[in-house]
Amino acid sequence: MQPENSSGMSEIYRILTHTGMPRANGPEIPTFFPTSFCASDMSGITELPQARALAAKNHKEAEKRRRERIKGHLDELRRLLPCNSKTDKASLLAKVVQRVRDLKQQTSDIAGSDIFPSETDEISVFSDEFSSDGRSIFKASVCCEDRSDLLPDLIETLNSLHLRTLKAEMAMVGGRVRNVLVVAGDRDFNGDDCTDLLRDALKALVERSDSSDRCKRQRIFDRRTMK
Amino acid sequence: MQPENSSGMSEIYRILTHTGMPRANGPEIPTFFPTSFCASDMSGITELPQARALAAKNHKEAEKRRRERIKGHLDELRRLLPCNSKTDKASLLAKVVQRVRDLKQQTSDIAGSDIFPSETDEISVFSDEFSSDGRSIFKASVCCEDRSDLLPDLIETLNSLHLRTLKAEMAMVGGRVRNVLVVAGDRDFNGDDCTDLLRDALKALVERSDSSDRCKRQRIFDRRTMK
DNA sequence: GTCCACACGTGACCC
DNA sequence: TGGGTCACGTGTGGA
Repeated sequence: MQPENSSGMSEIYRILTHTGMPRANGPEIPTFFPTSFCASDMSGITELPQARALAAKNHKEAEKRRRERIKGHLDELRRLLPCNSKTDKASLLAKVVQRVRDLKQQTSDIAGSDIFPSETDEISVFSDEFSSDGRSIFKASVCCEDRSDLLPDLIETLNSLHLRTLKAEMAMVGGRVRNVLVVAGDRDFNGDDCTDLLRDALKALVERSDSSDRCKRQRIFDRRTMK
Repeated sequence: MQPENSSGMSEIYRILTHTGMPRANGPEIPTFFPTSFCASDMSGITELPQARALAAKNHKEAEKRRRERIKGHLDELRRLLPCNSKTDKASLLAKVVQRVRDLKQQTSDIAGSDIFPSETDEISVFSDEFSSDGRSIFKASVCCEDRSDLLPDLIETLNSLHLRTLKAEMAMVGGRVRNVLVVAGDRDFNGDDCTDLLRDALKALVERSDSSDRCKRQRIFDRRTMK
């Protein structure tokens, strides 16, 4: 059976070992090709054609199978992640690393089920990218002091980024609030870019939580309303 | 700078192109090495040593960098997943595939939880009564058509019953909304009575979802605000 | 025509 | 040993 391949420097090796004739367009051979090379000792290698060639053949085929196994997994990852078939191997693996990181973070978030606000301000955004219809899905968590116009501000922020809210979860404790959002971006969004945009917007939102609202917060949240 | 490598069939190429001497333990050369090869036409390749060798050098180094990039990501994955450093590349990638699959399933489970609104209106209220400080805790779920003043109405309803919101979860899909609330009543509340009160109040709230708001809903929820 | 990414065959090394 | 993985340098084809 003729192997499909004919690439690589191995070609010259095939020529040297199997054929008596160099290729028409064979690899370039320098003019200072050493005569000592041609004349060098060849003893002990004359028996190679049989066993040695068979071993090489097995080796070659095993290596090919190995490559195919690896490639199969990579293709599967390519299919699992939202990326076209033309992303190169390194970038694909980078995405995979990021994805595993995100999901690891996500599960630990869920395990801690820390919907309830922490003492410190926190913002986290990551993309799920697992929407069945190709839209980008993001999960965002914002924890900060509460204030009367936080929710309207948040809504406006999402609107300005053309993000639709699929799910919102919020918890208030002692004047602090945590919002956990699941939002969907446009079909053609770049997930990574949008993640950064959203993170920055939310950061700005939290930093806007200023003086003017302090006194109202107590009244509003400890007694009557969460508006 | 001396490249660290000396493996591969390329070695023979380096010998042929750069040195006048074959390696001591060079690759085996068959005794039937064709004389026609040594004597074959070398014209047109005598100019290779300069430019060609440089190109080959660049190529070699670029390829090395590429390999290192890929290897870096793989090492990172090896660190991220629970597996020792000695698992082979293919197995590692298999683990990664499985991991991503699992986490994907997990997230879709979460997304598929019944927080999302159903087609029919639903109200359910029950008391948890498990508060550590003796307060009554209620869990309430309201599913109905969305409208612009649903949330303010809901807040007012809770206030009128002297209920504090501890946690609120909401999801919107196609003009319908589900709110899941965890609320705390006063210390001396009768849990059962309050459950009924709350249920009735929420029922009234949903039934108030009337004509006057139909057109606004689309505008409000698909675009601007959920207030 | 230079860069980039890939598949290939091979030597080294490990059970 | 024989079967396995790995890193290497190279040919090749696409931007």
